[in-house]
Amino acid sequence: MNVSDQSLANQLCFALYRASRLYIKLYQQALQPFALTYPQYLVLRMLWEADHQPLHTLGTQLDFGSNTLTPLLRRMEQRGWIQRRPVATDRRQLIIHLTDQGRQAQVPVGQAIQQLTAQQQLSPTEGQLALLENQAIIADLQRLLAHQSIIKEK
Amino acid sequence: MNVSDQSLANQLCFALYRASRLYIKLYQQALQPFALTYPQYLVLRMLWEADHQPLHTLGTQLDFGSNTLTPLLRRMEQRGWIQRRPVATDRRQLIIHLTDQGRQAQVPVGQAIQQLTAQQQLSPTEGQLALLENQAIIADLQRLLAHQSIIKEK
DNA sequence: CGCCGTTTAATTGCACACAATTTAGTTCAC
DNA sequence: GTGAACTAAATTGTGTGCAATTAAACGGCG
Repeated sequence: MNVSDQSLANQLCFALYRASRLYIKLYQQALQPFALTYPQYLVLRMLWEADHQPLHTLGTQLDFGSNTLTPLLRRMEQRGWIQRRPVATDRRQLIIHLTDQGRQAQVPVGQAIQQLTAQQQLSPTEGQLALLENQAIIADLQRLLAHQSIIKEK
Repeated sequence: MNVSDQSLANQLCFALYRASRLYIKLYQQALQPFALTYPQYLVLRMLWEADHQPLHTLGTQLDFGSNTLTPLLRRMEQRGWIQRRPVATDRRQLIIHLTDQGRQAQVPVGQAIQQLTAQQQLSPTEGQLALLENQAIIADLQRLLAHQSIIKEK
């Protein structure tokens, strides 16, 4: 980005921040009847895609550290969505399994989300474009942050 | 958005969530020497633009409620960035003023941000496009959420 | 004047996020 | 084999975000 464009970066960062919070607020409306939060829904989606994943893998996919996942997964276990089971061969690891309740929630939760997101007036074309743009931003930021942490090592 | 595109909404929401967190992480690197957080920086920016604003007005511009701003502003006052002063004519209100420290931070903080954001490889054109797309999403979500809260009133 | 609805700030309680540290377990070089 | 380097999860502490509630004060109306 050009040096003269601090203002653009500021606007972009703030727009992403607001858009993210608003989108999550919309999702929370759909998730509230299930007593799920948005990060918890993300974990469920990962597990619906592929069950029996280690905590670490979930963290990699969602960009969460163990300090975020540990209490989040504990709450999800308490509420019966998942089970946290240790591994015999490596006692450091923890494998996350869906419970029956967790598996069965897939359809109704999906429908609740559908019902709200279908009301968006944003065209699929524009949505696609925004997705691509934002993925480019993510890639750029990841590169930059990785680079920064190398500098920090010194 | 089309009914068949739940997956697009899911991807978009997640991309916004990740991009926002990454961008904020980048900003925090610049803000860390000043012991400022990103939301605190946003408040400072509003006040650099126009000083002596009521808490409520700041909340409107940043999309924060008083339950977020109250503790945030208290911390900022403790650290000497701002002052919270009651109004003689209306004791419910609270006007936020910059301190000298808060005013003088504008240039060095801006430079620190500049130094990091200048390293983005994202082209200004793409940044502009992403900004427009995301602003369209914000507008769409605000419309939808406002509509939902009307339904909720019933 | 006095009451009531409204507005606004503060409070409470819960759930993230994340930096930094600690604890426990594994692996690899020698 | 064993000790250092590494890895994974948990812990600690701070700072948001936000729903829901409470408290305070204004303002209009009878």
